[in-house]
Amino acid sequence: MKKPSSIPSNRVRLGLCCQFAEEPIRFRHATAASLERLDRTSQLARLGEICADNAAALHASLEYCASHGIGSFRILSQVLPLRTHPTVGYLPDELPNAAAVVRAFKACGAFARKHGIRTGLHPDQFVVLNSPDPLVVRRSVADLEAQAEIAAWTGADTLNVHGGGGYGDKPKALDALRRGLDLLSPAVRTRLTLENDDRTFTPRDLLPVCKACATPLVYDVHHHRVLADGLGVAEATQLARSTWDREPLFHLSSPLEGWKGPRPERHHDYVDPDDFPSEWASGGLTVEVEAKAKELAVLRLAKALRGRVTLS
DNA sequence: AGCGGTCAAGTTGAT
DNA sequence: ATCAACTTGACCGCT
Repeated sequence: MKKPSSIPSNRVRLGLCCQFAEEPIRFRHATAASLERLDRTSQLARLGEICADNAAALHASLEYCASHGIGSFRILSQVLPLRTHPTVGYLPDELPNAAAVVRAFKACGAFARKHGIRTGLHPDQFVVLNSPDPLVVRRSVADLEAQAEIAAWTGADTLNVHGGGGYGDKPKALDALRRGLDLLSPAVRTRLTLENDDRTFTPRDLLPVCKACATPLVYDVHHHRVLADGLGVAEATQLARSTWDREPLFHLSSPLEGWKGPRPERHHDYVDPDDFPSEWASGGLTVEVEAKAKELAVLRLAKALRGRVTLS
């Protein structure tokens, strides 16, 4: 397997998140309510079609990245829709076209490997490993295990989650997070990363957990600028880098209405090149671009950084 | 064919 | 107390 770290170490690999603004590549979904009106056989037939279409859309996404110099793609966490839903959830093997679906996802992995495109997943906000509710933790673990299966097919090397809730006592909540990490299988554990958020857990909060549990920190500089912790960007960058045994993955976005606006945590359509930390210019990084204009934002940022930063 | 309400799930903080 | 925000529009029933 071609490791992400095999690109020259001074390069920045920009990443696209999940979907496209203009390029006509679309991922499909289904609602549980509409599926529940069907018998099980029909449910699985419909889900199987959507999964196959999504595998094709993922391949198209990777082709787009390869042909536009985008070095990384975040796979939609719902690429197998409703996979762990309590009533309409399913195992891939239950799909009537299971073999074709798995084959198609593995082909995505082969394509990504061949073209040196790094992939990852970002399970959604409902994955909370430190919840005081054991049922929430159990569902979170199940979700991560399902995501790890997709990661294994596609070669994705990150399953990135936030620290979870603070519950009014952050040290206690961080202890709960450590215990949550212990519940995960090796398939999840080897890919799991923790990301600082803009509400509760800063890099300074998470770094001790990352160190103690050998879990990389996905440093989101936008969140850090919204929720500061006394660490500078240079310092946080250095500390986050030290948690990685492979090419680090960081997140970048710009505020919708400026840093002085009422809600600086909201994402702009594009990234202001001035928000790209100078400390990142030396490269050896994957930088996922979280911007509503999607591929247009990645391409615009790449253009703006040309000359200042070596891009993959 | 087009419109608009709704969509599995958790947590936080602004209104 | 409600609701938007978070990686984000897409689905689906109705007319």
